[in-house]
Amino acid sequence: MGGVMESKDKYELVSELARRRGFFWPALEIYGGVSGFICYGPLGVIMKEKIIKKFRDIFIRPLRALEIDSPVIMPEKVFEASGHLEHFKEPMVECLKCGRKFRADHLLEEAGVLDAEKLGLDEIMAELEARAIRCPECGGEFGKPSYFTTMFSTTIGPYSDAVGYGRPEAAQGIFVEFKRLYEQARKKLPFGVVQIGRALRNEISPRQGPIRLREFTIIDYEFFFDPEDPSCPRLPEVEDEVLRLLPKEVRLKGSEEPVEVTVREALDKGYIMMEWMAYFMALAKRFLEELGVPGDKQRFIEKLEWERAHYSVQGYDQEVWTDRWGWVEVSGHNYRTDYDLGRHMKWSGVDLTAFKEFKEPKKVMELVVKPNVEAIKEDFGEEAPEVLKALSKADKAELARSVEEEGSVKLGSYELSRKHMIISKVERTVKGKHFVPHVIEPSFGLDRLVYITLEYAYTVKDGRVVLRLPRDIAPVQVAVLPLLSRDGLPEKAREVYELLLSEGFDVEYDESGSIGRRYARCDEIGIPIAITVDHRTLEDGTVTLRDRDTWKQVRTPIKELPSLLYAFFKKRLEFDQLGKPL
RNA sequence: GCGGCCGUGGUCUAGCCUGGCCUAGGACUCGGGCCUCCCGAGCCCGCAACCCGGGUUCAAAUCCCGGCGGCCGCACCA
Repeated sequence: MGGVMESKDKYELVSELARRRGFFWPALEIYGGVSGFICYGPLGVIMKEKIIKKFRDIFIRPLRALEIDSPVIMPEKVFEASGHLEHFKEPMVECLKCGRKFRADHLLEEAGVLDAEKLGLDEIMAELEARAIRCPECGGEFGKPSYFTTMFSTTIGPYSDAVGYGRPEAAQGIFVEFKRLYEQARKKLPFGVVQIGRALRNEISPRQGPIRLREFTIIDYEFFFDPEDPSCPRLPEVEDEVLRLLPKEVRLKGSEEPVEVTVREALDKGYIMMEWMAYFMALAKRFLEELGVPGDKQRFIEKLEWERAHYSVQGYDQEVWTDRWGWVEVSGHNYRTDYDLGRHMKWSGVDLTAFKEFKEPKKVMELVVKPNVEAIKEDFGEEAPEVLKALSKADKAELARSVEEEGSVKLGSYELSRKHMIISKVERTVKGKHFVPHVIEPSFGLDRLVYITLEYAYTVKDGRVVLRLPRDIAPVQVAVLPLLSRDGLPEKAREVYELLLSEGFDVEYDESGSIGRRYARCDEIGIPIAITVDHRTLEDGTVTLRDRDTWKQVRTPIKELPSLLYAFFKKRLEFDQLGKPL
């Protein structure tokens, strides 16, 4: 983009339409608005629901994944464990003279400090002083550096000082509730858990309308599997799907040219580490196609080491081409390993492992060390209980080795010899083992999906806007229009309207203005089918159906509408099959 | 957060430079009515705006300052 803006870009056209027709608009306009917050209107809400339904159809139901809805606010400890507190912050310094704020690590890096990101506040302070760094704007001195956390913080309870944060992703809710979810999955791996809900990020400077929000809806999908059995049995469903990948090997060569490979090839060539990740990426591609984004307007770009989130060992972003911003991320696919469960286990002290039975119970030889209480009492007298305690805590293998090789062992200040214990080897059968499941996470930004669906649906035909939303995403499915507002046509049209309503369709009735104007309005909000009631309807009970995209019409008996329309919206029938052409 | 540009009904805009003639004009949309019509037709009526706050002035949409918001660039986007 350069020079003068010659005309409105699609973002402008789409947001204007969205505002005017009630898909979404900037929130809080009467108070001047606050950037990073939007309000969904009547059409937007329904569209969002339909996108979620589609997500469920593709990602959740076939895999029998579990869906939950957990709190948005969680206590500080959760985010200590998750690593967000540590990583979701930036060191800032404020100029004492002019009050401007700067990223402290960036100032240091400009001054030649390597890895300034890793420094603590004291070290940053020291470096700033050592290098006599002054305000780049006014030359003033800096105050003490402090952290700016990009999580929203609050206190839990009115007089409490218990710090809580708004979750920056819905994923943590899933990890935190893992124990029960594992129970509900009947302790069988692999299984997926999904959470669709609001997340909060206090972005420094959000712009780009629904693309970057401070409060947004995220779809987090945590798929748990056994790292020793990472194969995806559903892979055959997608292995021939072609993905446009920009793996790190290619990126590091400085290329922006994606390689086109099938899912199978991507795995064989090592572009994608895990089968489940490849599987979800393929579903993600199909999902976006269903929302109207052709495959060649999508790509997957691998995040480089330093671009990845702290919990990720491999990550691909699914990007979609937008008119205004070029490639925009719509989903992230990360291999989170056992990072989250492992950390929550450590911080909470609760066992979050899964258990698997071996095919054959294994026989293992186990060392058993029994104290010889008599001998210990005899030699240590009053201190015997302490000795027993130390003995029970000691590492058995080390104990046995020491006694075996040196004849004695030191436990703290006590020296014990062979006679103080009875060491034996016992054969035990072990049925299985505990392990921390690994996680593949596909994660979608729902607001971006809504926007992108609208952008790809936006077309102009004969100077009129036609919103070609996929028929199962369109918020209004059918419009019922009397040709004239007299001669009993409105009454008949209302009957048709009520019929379709009772059959569960999203219907709208409109008798205002000329028929052409009404068709145009329907096109603009993407209603796939407009039904017109005319004089002939009164004679033979037939109506005309008008196709949004071609403006072609067919005539059909009212009686058959419910079943025909049902099939049409299920994509089992095409428009031409809905009646006789006019 | 920084810099540049900008902020008039639901939308697009006239007016701002050069303060008063602004009771803020138009078009579209929207609501009501007429017309009765298969692709934004026509006619009548109506709803509806100077981003917020302060200042200058006899007088501010117009000039000045601050805030908020938008766009673009920088930074940020874990």
